Order: sequence, then C-alpha cells, then structure tokens
Amino acid sequence: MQNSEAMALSAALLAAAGGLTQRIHEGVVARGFEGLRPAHGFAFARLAPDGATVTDLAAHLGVTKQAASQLVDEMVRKGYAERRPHPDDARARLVVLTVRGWECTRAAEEAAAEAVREWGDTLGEREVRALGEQLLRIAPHGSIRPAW
Amino acid sequence: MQNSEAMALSAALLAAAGGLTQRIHEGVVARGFEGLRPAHGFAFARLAPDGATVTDLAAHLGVTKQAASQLVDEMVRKGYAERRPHPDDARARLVVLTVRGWECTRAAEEAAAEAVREWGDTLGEREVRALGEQLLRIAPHGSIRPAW
DNA sequence: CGAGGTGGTCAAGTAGCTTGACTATGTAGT
DNA sequence: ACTACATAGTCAAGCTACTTGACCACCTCG
Repeated sequence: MQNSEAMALSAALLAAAGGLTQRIHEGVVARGFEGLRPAHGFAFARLAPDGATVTDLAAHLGVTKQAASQLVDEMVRKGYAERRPHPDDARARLVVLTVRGWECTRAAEEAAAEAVREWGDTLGEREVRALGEQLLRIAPHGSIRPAW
Repeated sequence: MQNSEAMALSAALLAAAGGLTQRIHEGVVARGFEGLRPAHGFAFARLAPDGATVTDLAAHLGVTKQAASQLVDEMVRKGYAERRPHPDDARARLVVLTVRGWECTRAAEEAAAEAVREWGDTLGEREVRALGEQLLRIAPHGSIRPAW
C-alpha cells in the first residue's frame, strides 16, 4: 500500500470521526440540551457508570485536574452533574450525573444510534458491525479523548 | 442495533481517529519537524496540491480568515510555507509550501503509512482496504477538519 | 465610473487550557 | 504515635488559539 493511499485512508477516518461528532452534537442540541461542547461528552462517558473524582476524570481526559475541575464546574452550573462528598476519602469529592445529566447521556446515545443507523442504510448492518469490530482492534486502549 | 452498541462503535471510531492523529504527529516530530500541531496537518493537506488563498484555507478549515492567516503566519515563520503574490488577483496572496513544507508533508505520509501498515498486520491488508472504502462512504463530503 | 462585494490585515476581547502555589486529608516508616 | 511524604482539590495568574469588529485595497458589474 502506498503512502498516498494511507493518507487517503487517514483522511477518511478523521472525516468520519469528525462527522459523527458533529452529528451527535447536533442531535444532543436538537433534544434540548444546550451549552455543551463535544468535549463534555467524554466527561459524561467517564461519569456515567458510578461517578468519578476530579483527578480521575482529569487523567482520563488527558488534561490537568484544574481543567477537569473547571469542566465539572460548568456541568454543575448547567445542572448536568453535582459534587458529593466521597464515601471513603474526606479529601475527595465524587462527581455524579444528575437526572438531567442522565437524560443528556441518553440523548447522545440516541443521536449516535441515529447516525449509525444511516450507516447501516448505506453499508448494510452486517458491514457496520464488522466496521465496529475492526475499529476496536486498531484503536489504542485506554485513550478516551482524541486530543487534537 | 441498540443505542449502547452505537455508542461503543462511536467510541471506537473516535479512539481510532485520535490514536491515528497522535501516531502521525509523533512520526512527524520524530522525523525532525517541530513546532507543528495536528491542526497544521489539515492546512498542509489543503496547500499541498497548488497552494491556496487564506480565505480558501479558512473555509476548508472551518475557521475565520483571521485565524487561518495566523496559522499561515506561523507556518511561514517556521519555514514551511510562503506567501506569494496571486497571479490573477492583486488583492489575494497565494500561500504555497516551501521545500521544507513538502518534506514535512512526506514525513506525515510516511508516518500515516507506518500506522496503516500495523493495522494491516492486525486485520489483514484486504480488510484494511475494505475499511478505507467503508469509511469513505460514511464520511461527510467536503469536511476537512474534525472540528471538535 | 461608481456601488457593492471580496481578500487580507490590524486590533481587541474571550474561552479553555496551562503552570505554580497552597490547604486539607490520607498513608507509610520508624 | 509522630513525623514525613503523597494525594485530592482549589485559587490565582498567564498563555494560546481562537473570536468579533473595523478597516483598506482591489476586483466586478450596472
């Protein structure tokens, strides 16, 4: 495979990722959740299961804890998350999603599903599944956010 | 397909795109081209064929022309591009890559090819080709940079 | 040739990060 | 049990890559 082909493949991957991100963002806005940027999505993903500390969130987002704290401030101010005392550590605070935060998470999932469904119309559902598996195998482990 | 699966697929796509971007960036740095951020790559891609005006570049990057001009300033200062008078329009200036700019473009291609070759080791070259075609079909047309 | 559109720059402001310094709390060593 | 160090979080200040607004030079079309 030639270098130019690799570049074309790379461009396609980045364009697909960018397009998907935009689709999800638009879908979230359309469902009434405003004041959020795509970057918040990665925070939601980390907070969704059981909450997380600011430091933990910072590590998974690849930013300083000050930046993560600022992001949490914003999410709290807009009603998507809240800070609760940490059960096991008096220094730490557990950041958890509010009801509205969970609703927003579902909205993002719906928007993603909508985009993926359209891919199914184009490629066929079988191919989309295969695509997902292949992407999983080439994606680096542990990285949450794209960071460019 | 359930919403949670769509979300997993989305995460895989974004992770793959982020990983690739980082790989290319590291490869470019390793080949001796410093002071560049991934965002510059999209500018290189637009300038490579025949050069472009600042306004044109801005449109394709999805930023204001002031921001694009600033990006060009930086590339000029670091020796990757230069502004030449536009042959057909005395208002405009044609931004073209320097020799070093072309070398850097080749370095990025090599780095991308290296990453794609590893995908070939994992998935098989046939699958990688199919992946590229599928991504092309689901990627929105005309968008250059991810913009999140 | 005059009116409006377009290419580019200068200037000022903003958002989202950074580094640095600090307090409070947890943890390990002797 | 006390000391020493590590860790969670915040406050403050600074930086950088953008933005909006204003402006000039030059095209284009009536």
